[in-house]
Amino acid sequence: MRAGITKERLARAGAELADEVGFDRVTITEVARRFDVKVASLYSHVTGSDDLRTRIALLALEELADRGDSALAGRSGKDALTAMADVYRDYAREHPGRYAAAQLRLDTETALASAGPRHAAMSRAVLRGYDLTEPDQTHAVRLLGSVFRGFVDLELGGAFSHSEPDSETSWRRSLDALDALLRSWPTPERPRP
Amino acid sequence: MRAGITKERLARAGAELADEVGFDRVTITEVARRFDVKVASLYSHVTGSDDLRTRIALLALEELADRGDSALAGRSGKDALTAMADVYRDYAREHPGRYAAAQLRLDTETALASAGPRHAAMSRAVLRGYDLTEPDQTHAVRLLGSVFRGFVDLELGGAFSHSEPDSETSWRRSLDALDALLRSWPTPERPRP
DNA sequence: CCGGCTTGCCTAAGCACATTAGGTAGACGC
DNA sequence: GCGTCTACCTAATGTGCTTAGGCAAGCCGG
Repeated sequence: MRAGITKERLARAGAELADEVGFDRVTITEVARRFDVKVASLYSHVTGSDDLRTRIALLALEELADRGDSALAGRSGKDALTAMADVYRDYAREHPGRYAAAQLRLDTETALASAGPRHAAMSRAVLRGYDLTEPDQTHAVRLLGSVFRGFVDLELGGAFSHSEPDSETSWRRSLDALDALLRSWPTPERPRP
Repeated sequence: MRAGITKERLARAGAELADEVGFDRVTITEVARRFDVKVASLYSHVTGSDDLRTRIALLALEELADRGDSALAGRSGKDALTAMADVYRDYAREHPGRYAAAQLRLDTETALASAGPRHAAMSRAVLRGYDLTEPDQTHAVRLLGSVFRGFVDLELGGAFSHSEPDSETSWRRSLDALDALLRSWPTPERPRP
């Protein structure tokens, strides 16, 4: 009676566990328990707990990129901006463990083979709705990424939950502000009128 | 021959360890080794490894707030904005482990007794140089915090290190952009001309 | 249908860290 | 100098990670 374990099923189970108890508390032992299998058996499928965590991260990055692709389809400008922003925020709220996993630091090779580059491409797609050329586009990609990442982290960490106004409003207003900023992106030498 | 251990010395040693090996690899066992003391002995000073991690986080939050206070003294407007932003970024680069510790999720009571509120006050001090009233000021505080936090995390995570232009330039340009944004903060109903 | 081979899952064992219970001796108050 | 407190100890337990080596389930060729 073999359990039919695969790397993919391990990653999925790990992702579910992460959402339940937090990514940093994902243990290979608990995953084994959920498959009703001894811990050592998992070592035929993953090389160790680092490998498992990496696979969860890759899974999360893919899921996020897939959601992003759907959300961006047929949208542009501010519509696209908020759609992509909400993809990250909603995913983090639905799947905090996977979202945390998506932030795992990957080595260069793994990162390049991951869905990471798809995320960068998504940002650039959003920015096509604005009038930016290189290198400003890259700066804007990074700023956008920073806001999304930072806001979601802080909100999830409860940083905004102990004071008015509610974080939902701050999120909408921040996106308004970003949209305005991108429409009149300042150049250092000759600021726009 | 007593080692003269105190909670404060433990937190400092833990912080140094965090900077060397990463906050998530801080172990109470290694701290004990560094004091040349048995692990169990530390339990007279901290209640457990969670307690130790929390104390490291509190230490980092204080150090950051202290740096912020100095940096902000006598500055206003964009000068204050960049000074505060650089405090976070420089601290994270000098002390990655402590910076990671500063992001540890604290329970409400601990958070309120920490230097956390000083950070919020610092943001508001920076914003005094701009023409914002509540609730926009709070939205701006959150947006600023999101950018700082997000950019620093991404940069430290290597997200910007595999492509041109260098992240230093993006940082400066992002601060320029934030400054411009704060000077003409958009209101949702009646956007400024 | 059966013997062999692959391999998925097993037992066993070793190591690191966290934590608790209970002992001993150093430092300080009197 | 005597007693007390407490800083530090030894011992033991539990959890998780990892490797080495065994067994048998299930596919494959005959």
